[in-house]
Amino acid sequence: MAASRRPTLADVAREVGVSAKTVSRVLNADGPSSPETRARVLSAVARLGFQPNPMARSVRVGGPDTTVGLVVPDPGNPFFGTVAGAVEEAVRGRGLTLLMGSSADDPERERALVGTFLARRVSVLLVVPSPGADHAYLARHRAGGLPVVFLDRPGSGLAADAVAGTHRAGAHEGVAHLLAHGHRRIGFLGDLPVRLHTRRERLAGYRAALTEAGLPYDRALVANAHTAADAAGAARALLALPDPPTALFAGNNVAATGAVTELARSGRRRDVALVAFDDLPLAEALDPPLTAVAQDPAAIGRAAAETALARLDGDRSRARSVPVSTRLVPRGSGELRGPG
Amino acid sequence: MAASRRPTLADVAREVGVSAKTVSRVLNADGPSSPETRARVLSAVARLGFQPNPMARSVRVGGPDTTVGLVVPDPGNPFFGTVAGAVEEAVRGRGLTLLMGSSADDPERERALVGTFLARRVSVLLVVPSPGADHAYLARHRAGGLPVVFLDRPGSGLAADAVAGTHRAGAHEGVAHLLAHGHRRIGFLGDLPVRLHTRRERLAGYRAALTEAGLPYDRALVANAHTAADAAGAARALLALPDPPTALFAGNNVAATGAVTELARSGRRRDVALVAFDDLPLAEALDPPLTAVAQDPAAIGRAAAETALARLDGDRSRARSVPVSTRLVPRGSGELRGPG
DNA sequence: CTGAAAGCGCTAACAT
DNA sequence: ATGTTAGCGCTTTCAG
Repeated sequence: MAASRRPTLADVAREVGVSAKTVSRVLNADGPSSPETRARVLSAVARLGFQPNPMARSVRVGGPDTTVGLVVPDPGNPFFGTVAGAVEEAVRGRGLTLLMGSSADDPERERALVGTFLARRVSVLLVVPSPGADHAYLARHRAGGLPVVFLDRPGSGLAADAVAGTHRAGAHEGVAHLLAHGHRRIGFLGDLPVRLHTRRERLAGYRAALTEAGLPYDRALVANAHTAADAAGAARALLALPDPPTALFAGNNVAATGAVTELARSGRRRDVALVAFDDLPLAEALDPPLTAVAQDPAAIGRAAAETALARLDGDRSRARSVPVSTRLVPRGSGELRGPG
Repeated sequence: MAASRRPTLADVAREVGVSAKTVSRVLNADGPSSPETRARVLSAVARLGFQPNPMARSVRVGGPDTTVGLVVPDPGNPFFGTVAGAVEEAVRGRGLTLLMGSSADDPERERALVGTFLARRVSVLLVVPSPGADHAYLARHRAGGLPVVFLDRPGSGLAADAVAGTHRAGAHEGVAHLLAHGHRRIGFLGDLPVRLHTRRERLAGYRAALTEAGLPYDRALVANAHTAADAAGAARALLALPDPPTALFAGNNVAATGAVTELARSGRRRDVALVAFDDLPLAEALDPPLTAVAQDPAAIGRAAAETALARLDGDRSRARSVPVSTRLVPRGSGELRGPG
């Protein structure tokens, strides 16, 4: 049985005995059509199982395709996976399909993905910018009407909308929580590479909190890692310092996982306080329960999609930055005090 | 500044002073071309930043587009997020772009997404089947050469490739672990809806292990939930039974999160053993460390992509089922014994 | 080795 | 209210 060709507009037209254009008109509610032809067309469409080919349409119209391009560093990270899910959820109602690529935080991979998305004439482009990536090349596309929204981090070299968590304020609040509980030496466990925007901002929040408390910034208390295993090692190194920190601030969910694991491994020590940026599903179940500065990745994805769709609908206002608040969730791990 | 139109084949041709077809030939290594024209074309392509429009190509060729359709229940679940990342990683080398949609385990949403993907003429279709979905309608597409691969669960009504973890064997091994440590009343915490294939298979593994140990199957020991919060409640209910279980088997990462949370809440009781299907990043950091039947979502995504690509390359062998082994990771929580 | 013409499925522009 | 023609960007087909 040869697989019969997918029906086309012409097939439907032939079936009904009208022109292709008439079918097109009915399907796109473009121009008038008599109720009767309308009904016959729709019935034929249903009968044949006709589905318009969106790519042929896109080629002809010249306008954007019904797709949304999204670049994230790693879909396996629940933060970005949730962002992606929320974006898809938010655009599906508009009949848009999600194109997703992962950059692994590599600017060249990001660039290649964006290039692919542009070639595909995506309706909107959502990008979690890789460290070091320059986005000036997107200016013409943006000027040409392509909504570009940066997620989680601002883009570089391009005035475009950006939706991101309040990294600095959140870190500040988390570290202030530790300070309020008497800690004076607080380690910072950041992501890598060090120039990663989220790391820098969260580190800045950390430093600001220290400064406000009249404490010096000690570089020795800052360590970085990109995997949970490495973060555990980094936490271990910090705690092995001659004058070790009495508390740790983990700069993201991966660092938090590493830190929690390291503390658990070292005899489940409870003499080191911990606050994490990003909440973890098991935060409450940990011992001690993990205090976290929770982001809202679904809200970030939604806001980014909505911002982009508003642009698509003609919003020509200035590029804006949409902050998505964090929320400190005190559970105990931030209130520990060592014997010091 | 009006955004200049994206260059087309014709633009490149004009620039070089050859025909569009010649440019096409060079770019697709189709037919011969003199080294000289070749060089001039490539230089013009680079100069103009020409990128072929894959949709125009797809329309003309009639064949599949350079996209891969993937339907998952929830990209925010790290299991599926990791699967998606691995799929994208595996197909990017072939110049394929990932289209991803989330079904929320709703067969109608799944169907709509697949319909969209088919209309877009994806090169391959990867689907995590929703409970209750029927896939017979895909037969013609598969017969027409579209590789269809089911992920995590088998499809229904269609003989297609399937790549999935060894749910039954894994659950069997996990429950056997509990039995080996003397447990005779083991609760099962499953996903919802109850007809969910993964739940059924894992429950079957649980039952088989009980049977082998000469133990009866007690329905009262089975509870189900689809969110961590509900799973915590379900665990609570099981442990509140008149003759409560001394151990729990959590049927997936969400149930595991709920179970762990509930045990932590109940005074961090250590008298209930726990084994989880699916590993958790914090498993080692929990107290007690969580024993898990680890799946390998990245391997599942890779294998699915590779199977599909092999089909695309002409593999016409029978539909096969590719099992991806689980691995029991004993960490302690499965070896606990209560006072009983 | 290269080009001209036709056509993929669809719709804009102009008929009627 | 409907049909015709032309053409989107690309590739197939057939000539050179």
